[in-house]
Amino acid sequence: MNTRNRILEAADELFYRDGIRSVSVDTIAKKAGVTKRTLYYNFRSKDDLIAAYLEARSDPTLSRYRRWFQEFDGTVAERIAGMFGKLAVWAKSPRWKGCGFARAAAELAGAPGHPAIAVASRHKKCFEQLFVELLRSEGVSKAGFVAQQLMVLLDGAITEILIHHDYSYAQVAGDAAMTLIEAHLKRSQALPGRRDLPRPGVHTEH
Amino acid sequence: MNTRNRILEAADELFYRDGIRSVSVDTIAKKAGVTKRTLYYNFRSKDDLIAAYLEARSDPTLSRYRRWFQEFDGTVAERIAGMFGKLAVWAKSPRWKGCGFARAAAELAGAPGHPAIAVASRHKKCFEQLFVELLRSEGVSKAGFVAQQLMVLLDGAITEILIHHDYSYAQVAGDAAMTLIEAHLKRSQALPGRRDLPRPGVHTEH
DNA sequence: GTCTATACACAGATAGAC
DNA sequence: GTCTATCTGTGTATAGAC
Repeated sequence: MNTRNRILEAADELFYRDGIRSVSVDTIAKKAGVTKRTLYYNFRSKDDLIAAYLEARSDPTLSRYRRWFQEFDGTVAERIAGMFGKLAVWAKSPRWKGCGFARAAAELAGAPGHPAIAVASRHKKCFEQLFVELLRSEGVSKAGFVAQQLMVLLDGAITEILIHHDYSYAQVAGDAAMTLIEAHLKRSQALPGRRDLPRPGVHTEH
Repeated sequence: MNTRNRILEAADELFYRDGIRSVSVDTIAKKAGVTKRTLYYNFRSKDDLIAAYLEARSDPTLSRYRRWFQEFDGTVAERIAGMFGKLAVWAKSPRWKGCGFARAAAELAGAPGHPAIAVASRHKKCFEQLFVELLRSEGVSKAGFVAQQLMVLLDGAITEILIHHDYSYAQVAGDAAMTLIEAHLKRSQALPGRRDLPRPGVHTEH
């Protein structure tokens, strides 16, 4: 494995475990088995390394959740609820420390223009798009709207688990996901002609 | 105002704005108009000050949400949806930087025994208990369960808004809250007294 | 590209006077 | 209780050799 990836691997382990501001570049360089000068040859700055750390984390995270979804049979509601059940198990690992993207955004809230925040935002939007596709494949109306709700449930559950170390929040969130998806299935069946109407008031501001 | 409170006020402003690890005790002391030595006379350590900062933040936060709830009429579902609508407005302030408790827990995920995490957990449990009481007062079944779901929605919405700067997540979370509460309403109690009011707060001016 | 060595600022925390 | 002055470790980042 090349030097840059060794550094990234060390950064991933330490940034995720201890938080991005708690970890020094010295520590990362030491763990990667290189000197600080080599680290700064491969990355312009620590901020640059932080953004690269999140960037490298995005695809594996999405793949994991996609795999969890595929491990279940049934309706899309049941399979997404299953995803939340998998999260509950996953979170019990002693290495689990919440969502690296949300935690980075929380730490960097005082640095609005930080490149890592843009990476985190992009990752979450990709995740939301995954939900959109899953929902559309079963004809859920207003898939974009419901996908936003699922993202809220997912990140909310992760936050509560991180604060309380109470894994039941994943289950109640999964239950909520199921209720919400089924509610929109009923609505689309009850009002078949209105499924494509835009919703005023929930329009995004990007 | 006494010295301790002046320090706490400065800490609140800086910790919330920039994050607890980004702010030095020097900066806080300077803002409070005292020397570092005085700060260390009033607080044993920076960790101690962080815990005190969150402790002082808890009651005002709960009061604010309680006040938002009371500003609305209608069913408990509608009033809680109204709370989420208020959050959307509140979050648009340039000083808003998400939930101080969740952000502190995110920053301190690498320091499991930190006293501030216990404070954050206690605060969130108080908040959840507030939801329990509101739900029970209108005969929602499984109030504890639904209150957990509402906490997930609240902290999830805050997380998404912080990451994307997209305030619509408060609205979709409020909508989800309403759907979930109504799904758990005891129909024997809910149907006779149920009014068909418009939903305040979820269609605010955007 | 990777090394040794170091610049320079700032972190948390303390000593001791008054 | 609040001050001035300071200790000690560590932070990000860079210079220049090979």
